[in-house]
Amino acid sequence: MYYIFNYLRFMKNEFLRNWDTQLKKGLLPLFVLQALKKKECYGYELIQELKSSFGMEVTEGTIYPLLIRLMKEGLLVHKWVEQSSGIPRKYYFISETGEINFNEMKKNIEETLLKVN
Amino acid sequence: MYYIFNYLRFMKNEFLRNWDTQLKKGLLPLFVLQALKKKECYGYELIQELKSSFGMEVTEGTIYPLLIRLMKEGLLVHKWVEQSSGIPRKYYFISETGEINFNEMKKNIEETLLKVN
DNA sequence: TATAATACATCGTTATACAATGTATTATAT
DNA sequence: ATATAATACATTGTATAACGATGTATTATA
Repeated sequence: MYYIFNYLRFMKNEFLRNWDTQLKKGLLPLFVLQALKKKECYGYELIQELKSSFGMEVTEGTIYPLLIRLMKEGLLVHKWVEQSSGIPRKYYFISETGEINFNEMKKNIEETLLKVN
Repeated sequence: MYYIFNYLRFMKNEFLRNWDTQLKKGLLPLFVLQALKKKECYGYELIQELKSSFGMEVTEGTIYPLLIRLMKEGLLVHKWVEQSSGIPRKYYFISETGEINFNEMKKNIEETLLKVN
């Protein structure tokens, strides 16, 4: 019975789940840039960072294509870093173009959100 | 020369234009509900309302499918209103389900946006 | 010795904004 | 008078991007 309550508590209806996904399309690039501005990350690490810092749950099928896209657009740069053991890590950094775009995005979203009430 | 400056001033790069579109996918249902909460509208009117109240430019190919979707989900109801002249207008109203979902969405986005800085 | 966690990546599906197009009526400008 | 714009509805095809599923490889844990 406890489980059912717990399930219902966190369950969203079809509409809200879908809305969350669509909203993410807009907010995700912003949060990725913000996270990388604070601290360079590799992809797998970024997934955890987005969860802990922004409560945003993202899968690998989302994050890797996004990082590749942001690279292509020139907002990020990367550097492979060999590990003493295990798979090498691909670290991402925000570029100057990335910073400029981030500021523009932030300004944009702040203006927009003033209109919600 | 003046025109060029003016053009550049308002021009966004490919990435930002695209981002705006994606962000809209998330914010649009929220703004539509908010607009209809304030005042019932017909589709064509809503397009103008979104522009003037939220600075959000939306085409008919966006708004009509969206309204149909929100109807299907039970967030809106509609009523045809004959005009003394011209095409009848399809007025949309927010339902109780719509109000509940709107509040949930608002709460969600406010929490999320606190994390941008 | 199997399973989970770490770390990279790709592919097919799905949702949704948008341009283009269509129909019909009324107002306005030439 | 007549073309054009504005009003008002709607649909269709295309593009973008999140997500689930799947794949490879390494290391840690049960």
